[in-house]
Amino acid sequence: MSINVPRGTKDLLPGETEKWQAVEELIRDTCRLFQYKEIRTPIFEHTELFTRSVGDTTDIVQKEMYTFTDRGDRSLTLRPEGTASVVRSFVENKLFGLPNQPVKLYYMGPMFRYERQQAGRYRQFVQFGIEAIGSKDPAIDAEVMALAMNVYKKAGLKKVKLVINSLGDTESRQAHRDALIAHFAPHIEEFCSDCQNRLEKNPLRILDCKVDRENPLMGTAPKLPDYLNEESAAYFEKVKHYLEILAIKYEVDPNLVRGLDYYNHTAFEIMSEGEGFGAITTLAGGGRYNGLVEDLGGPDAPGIGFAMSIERLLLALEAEGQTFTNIDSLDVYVVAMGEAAKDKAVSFVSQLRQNNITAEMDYLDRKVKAQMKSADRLNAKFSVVIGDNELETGKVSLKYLANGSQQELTFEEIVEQYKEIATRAMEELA
RNA sequence: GCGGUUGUGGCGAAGUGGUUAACGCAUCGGAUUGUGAUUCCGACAUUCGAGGGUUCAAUUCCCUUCAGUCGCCCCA
Repeated sequence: MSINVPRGTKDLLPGETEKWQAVEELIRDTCRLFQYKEIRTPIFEHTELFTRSVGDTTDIVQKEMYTFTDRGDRSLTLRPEGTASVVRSFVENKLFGLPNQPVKLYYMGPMFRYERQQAGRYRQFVQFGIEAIGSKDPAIDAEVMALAMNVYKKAGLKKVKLVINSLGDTESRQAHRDALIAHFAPHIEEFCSDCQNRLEKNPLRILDCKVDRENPLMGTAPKLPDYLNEESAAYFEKVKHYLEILAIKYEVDPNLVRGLDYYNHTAFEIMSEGEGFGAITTLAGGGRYNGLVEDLGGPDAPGIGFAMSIERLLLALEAEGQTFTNIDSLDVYVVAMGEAAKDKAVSFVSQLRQNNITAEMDYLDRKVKAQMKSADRLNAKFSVVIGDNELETGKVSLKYLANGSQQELTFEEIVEQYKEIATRAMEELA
């Protein structure tokens, strides 16, 4: 019996990891441009952190957390998302005291949720996210969205759209919530069981239901925008204003609701419109969370952020037919014949590498023919065959595999002149 | 938690109630001995996810189970 990866997890193998590295590099570059600094927090936290911040009525907390008790009887949880940890760290390390405010942070790493796997959803997945804490300037809301859109654009994604909404402040949300309950309660029997459960817990979610989409009460339901108080409405207008200045296209969806309790005011999602992408289209989600820092024991620092899934970014790229082309190239493959030649090959390969020339050799004692085949398969630019003759004369023929041309050189000449030789060979081919 | 679908060698994939389970790729060996991508020849699954049942006989039929995959819910 062999052991497999746990459900919902996967190995990333060579061929795939190159893509990840390319995306990660692109993300770090973008964060540098926007002046967000990396923060690394633990993979697990006290369970209470998530129940308090994400909200204990949310699906994440109710049925998706990897929670365990450690040997010291502490309840710990593998992080299901990144914001809670960042805010915890912000408070614990008193980052609100830093001279530069707001504090702009980014993170990238695995998150864990116990869910059934499907396309674009895993139990361990990697999120990149940013948090800007310490400002309630609507311009920074726009900046946060701009950064996300920038990443997708640089990655080469064309079919993405930004959808925004305002959830309003606490007062607005409460007013809307009360109105929703009053609206649905008299006829709640007509709705699906999920919606019936949602009525008291989170009536906002009823609007998102796919089963009861056709129910006439949906169309006449109280709209969140109508319940925004003056201040919230003005804030939302400002956010849209700055998005326009940044020339970022967006759609307003008054039914957009996010699944975490800590959001207020700005909420947004970025979705893929690519064909054949599967059922899940959300690439990233985020929003404002004024009050969360305070809830976790810090000062009244407003914050906004988003998280995006690297897996989904890669999936979306694939759906759009975008590919990363960074083939690992091999400069020289060293073929050895016999024991003495092998000694030389080992040292020559090492010498090449020390001079920044990628080199490889055979470790299976294969015949010359098979070694040459390896060289070809590894996409080597050159091959070199070392045998008794070469050891005697100190000269080897360096073969350019693209056209088979060879030239006699000493080992030292190859190391010293490699760059020139390679460029000349390429020019001759062209 | 619920539902659809799939499970044959390293990978992809055909197939049938009954003597040796196609084929393609990859791998290995050979085609005058020290030079690759082509071509030719040869090798490569006591075995068809696992367990049980029906049958004279099962990889093919039935049951259970496990796993992958997709969808619902929800989300990244």
